[in-house]
Amino acid sequence: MSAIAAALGVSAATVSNALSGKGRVSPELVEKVRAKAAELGYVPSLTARALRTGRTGVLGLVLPDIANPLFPQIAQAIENAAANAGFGVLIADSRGDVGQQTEAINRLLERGVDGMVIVPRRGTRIADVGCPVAVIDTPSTPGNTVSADHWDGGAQMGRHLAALGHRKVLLIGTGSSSNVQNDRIGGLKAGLGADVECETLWIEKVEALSGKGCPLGLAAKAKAGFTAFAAVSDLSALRALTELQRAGIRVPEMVSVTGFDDLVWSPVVTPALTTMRMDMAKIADLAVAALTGAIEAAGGNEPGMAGKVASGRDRVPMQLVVRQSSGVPNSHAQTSTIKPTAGELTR
Amino acid sequence: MSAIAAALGVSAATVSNALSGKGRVSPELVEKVRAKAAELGYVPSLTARALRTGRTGVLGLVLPDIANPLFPQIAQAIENAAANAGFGVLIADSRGDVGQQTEAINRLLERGVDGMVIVPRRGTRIADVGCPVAVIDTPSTPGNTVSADHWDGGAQMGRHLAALGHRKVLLIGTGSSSNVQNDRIGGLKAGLGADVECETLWIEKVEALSGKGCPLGLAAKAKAGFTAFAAVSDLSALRALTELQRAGIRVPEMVSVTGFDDLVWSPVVTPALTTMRMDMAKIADLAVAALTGAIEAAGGNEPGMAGKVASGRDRVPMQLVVRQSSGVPNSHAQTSTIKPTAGELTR
DNA sequence: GGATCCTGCTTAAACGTTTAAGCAGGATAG
DNA sequence: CTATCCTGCTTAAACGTTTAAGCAGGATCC
Repeated sequence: MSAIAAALGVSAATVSNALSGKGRVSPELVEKVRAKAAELGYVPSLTARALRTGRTGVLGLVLPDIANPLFPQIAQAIENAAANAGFGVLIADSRGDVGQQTEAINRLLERGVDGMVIVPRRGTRIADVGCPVAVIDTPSTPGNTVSADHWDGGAQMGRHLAALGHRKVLLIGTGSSSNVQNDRIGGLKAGLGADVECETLWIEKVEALSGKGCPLGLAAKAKAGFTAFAAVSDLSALRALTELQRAGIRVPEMVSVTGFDDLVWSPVVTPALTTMRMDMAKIADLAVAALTGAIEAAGGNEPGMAGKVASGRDRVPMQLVVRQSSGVPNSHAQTSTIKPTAGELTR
Repeated sequence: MSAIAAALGVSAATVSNALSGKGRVSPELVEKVRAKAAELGYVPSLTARALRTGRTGVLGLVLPDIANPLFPQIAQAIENAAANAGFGVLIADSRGDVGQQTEAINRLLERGVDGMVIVPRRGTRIADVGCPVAVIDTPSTPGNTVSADHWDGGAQMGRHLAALGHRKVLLIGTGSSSNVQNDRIGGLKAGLGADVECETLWIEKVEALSGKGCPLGLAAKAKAGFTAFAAVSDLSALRALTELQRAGIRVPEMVSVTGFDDLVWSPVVTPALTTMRMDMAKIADLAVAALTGAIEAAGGNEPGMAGKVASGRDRVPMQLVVRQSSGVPNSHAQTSTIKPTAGELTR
């Protein structure tokens, strides 16, 4: 910057003002400064700026478990939203316990992030950290800032299955400690309505008995009259699908299988998975917008007024993606080939 | 920091020296400074330090496509390795074309990262950027710094299938432009040996004809005598597995299906997928070690000697994970239930 | 025609570290 | 007893910005 100033015979402060458009600088000089800056390939030092202003222009992203298959979607959406808002994204993995989570948060704090978006570990609550925080969990969680409307997503899926004629459906979740999963299950039950018989299977419970990756006994459930298996995540849905297929039960002719999240492989398995998609881009935009708002309001260095972030619209609707794995129950007569998808039916 | 200095009646410089152990400070004073620092809850400003030293303590992570299901493993491993080395990790998604990739790199550069690890887009080469770079691709790629030994992984898998008695195997890849996939395929062919008949199926090619997510015609292949389907990624393997199962072909009794990468869901599908695992932790450690080495050597601000990083051990072995989806071909007689995994056979 | 205001710039301080250079006093050496 | 060295500290500058305050000169006003 001083090089530009010297080359133009003005002071560094003027260059700064010219580039930022803040002080009083004549239009012609602004133009000259711009030109010189471009000519010299000037790149402002964000470090110096951060030191002076107390803002690093970096957002932290805290994830419960980076290995989570949903993570790519989240990270991508947040990174994109942050980049658009002029922020960088520092990641922190709170793999393991809650202690790791607070430690990860502290690491980010030391690095001077301006704010952070946190996807909390199942069932944990975020204490008041020293900077603006956006929490992505589920609307029913107290500290939540923004998230998909998991309950309504469940309800949509429930209505879809009920409309197809299912009257006995098995709800499949990983563990009952997750707010997100509980909301989805609640929504499913509501959407299915009172006429439909429901049972919930928690994978963690059966694995506690029979070991990790054990069969879930779904074939027996199908024999017992269940015609739909509504998993609360695509991962579980995939598990159910392959287990059923393996047992010779045809999907969707005999039973339906549905998931949640629309993970990468969901469209390419056979039959392609009917699932519920979150609008991650919108969620990320809202989260980042809430953060930038709070950062703006908080002003530079003041450690006061740091708390959580409130947001108007905290729930964004989920979208039902109907593919091949859901259909009318016990339509045995069908040909053995599945109708081609003909694009994707989405509604 | 000046608060500590004032409280102890010494100068700020001395405090700095005491804490960093650099200058000449009496042991007792060091102790007192430490105590006071802890008492006051002193947290050094990494920003100021960065400004002074020219080192931000941040590494950039550039990924070809964050939505890639392998990404979580990579990100987690790098984040962990970086955290251990005292670095933060700034992510950048080079979603889309090569232009986005260089743009992402530039964003990181502006933020002053000390170095970056790049997982390049398929078939792109990384130009000389202005900081140390570690490239994770495949050993056969020129600029590669460290990566899994994909070729040898393929060879191991090939030997596994050959040993089981397969004599006609279909190799399944996504597209031929990926160095990684080509290496894996090459290794597979070598491992299978000259006695085994091979054919390679590129998914992108058949999708170009029949549309995204179309069936791959694997049942026909099975009829034609192929007894093993060796996919070059778990995603493709899953696609093959479900397509075959759907067509009533039993895995592994009739045909075997194998994958690569050991993605999260690979152990929980039925039958659990035999696959090839990378030692991401080690790869990340080596990559980060190479970077820190280069950063060390480059010294603070000098923009000279910035180029790529060389590493001694640039290939880390892959590990065969034998699960249920591979077996002796055409063992029709079997009971219809699969033997339980009995832990995981790994070798 | 003098007081006042506006314009366009400059000066200088500040952000929180690191680090080279300096300096006083005591120990050591010749 | 003087010259030299070592020890333990201090002083001061520097990193590259931002921004409050100041200041000269011209325009505006009454």
